[in-house]
Amino acid sequence: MIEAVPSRSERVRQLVLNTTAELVAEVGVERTTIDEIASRSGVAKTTIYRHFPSKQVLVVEAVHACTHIPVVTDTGSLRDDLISCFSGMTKASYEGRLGDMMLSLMDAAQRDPELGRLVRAQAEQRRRFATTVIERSVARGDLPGDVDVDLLVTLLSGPLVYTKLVRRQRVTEELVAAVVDSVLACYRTSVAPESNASA
Amino acid sequence: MIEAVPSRSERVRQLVLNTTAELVAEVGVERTTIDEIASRSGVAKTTIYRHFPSKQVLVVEAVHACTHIPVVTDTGSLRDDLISCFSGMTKASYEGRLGDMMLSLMDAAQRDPELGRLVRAQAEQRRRFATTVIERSVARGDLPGDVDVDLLVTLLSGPLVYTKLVRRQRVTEELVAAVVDSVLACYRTSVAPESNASA
DNA sequence: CAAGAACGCTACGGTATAGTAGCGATTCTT
DNA sequence: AAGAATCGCTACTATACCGTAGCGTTCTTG
Repeated sequence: MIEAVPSRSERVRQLVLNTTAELVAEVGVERTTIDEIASRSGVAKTTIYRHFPSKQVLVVEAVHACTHIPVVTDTGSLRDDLISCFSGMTKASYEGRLGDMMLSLMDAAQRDPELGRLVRAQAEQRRRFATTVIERSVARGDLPGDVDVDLLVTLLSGPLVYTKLVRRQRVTEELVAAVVDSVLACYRTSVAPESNASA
Repeated sequence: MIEAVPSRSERVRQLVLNTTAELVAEVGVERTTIDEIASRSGVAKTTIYRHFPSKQVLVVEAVHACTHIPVVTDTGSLRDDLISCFSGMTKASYEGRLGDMMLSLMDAAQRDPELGRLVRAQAEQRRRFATTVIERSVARGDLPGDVDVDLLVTLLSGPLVYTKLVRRQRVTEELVAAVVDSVLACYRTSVAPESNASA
């Protein structure tokens, strides 16, 4: 990091990307206009087009810049790792701008191939974090080897995404814990009902 | 049903509503235009405006016309009733046009109060069906009285909605059964691990 | 078959948006 | 400080869409 001070061009570029993300979060992809980005950011419309060839590219890059990569913990406890994993996702994905973008983004992704790739990649990436935690647990023997990992991830992710996107309620730490505990309950009892871990 | 033959006016009206729903399912609410509805349905744009005062009203009525009310069975088995309930919802809501509309609809509902009311009402209605089935089961004593019905409905609905909307995969009968069985497993064992019902 | 209702068509007005051209002003680099 | 890159501004083209007006045509109904 020798260059701590970004160039003017870079500052303008980031300002445009940030304003675009802000607008997409507020009014959605379709209703976001270059003119509004220009007037809100203070960057002239012509300058915006000097940085980005089209609105589509701009939106894709702005969304891409919003992506945060959560950290996968390894505490040795499946429950704690899952809660940590999904809480991290919640904070990163559902409480920031990305959460407000989600619906509009997934909708637009149906028609825009580039956005489609981006959204699918992010969704699969999120699944992979949970998958990693679960498979590690299987390797440790905390879960049976024949467990349907894909179904398990769906059982965990589904209620949280549903709460956020469909019910439009906050995904609290309590909800994450409740979902993880509920889902794990049935798998735990099916393999080791007597080893009730901690608590 | 004395009047089996609808009037010309009614035929045109239904044709317009149907074409509108078709278009909304294909390209979303925002990209659906009156001109396209006109050219695709063969109904003149001016005639469309003779039936509906604005695009907004037209879309709301078209979506409303797509709503189907599933039947709530009462077989005495919580598992079977839940599977029947969610399979019915799946067929009605997620396989027809409504499924393709959902994302765009929920997105548009954030900005359109009328659509917002409609979407929220439908979502809550769907939850109520599952709630009814579960509360009946609680009354029978198949589930503990202190069960968190709201959480339970979320645990059941979430994975199905998530599979459809986010993963964009078909919600099969097998998935519905797997989700119901998985979720019920933990609640069953927490109250009566020895009474493994049928099967 | 006549009268009225409903429809189709063409042509608008008004607005919003994507994207571009040209030029002067500003800022960075050397 | 001079040159070069970048930016802001105004103006513009082209398109797409909502919603309406007017008029001739078709369908329904008595």
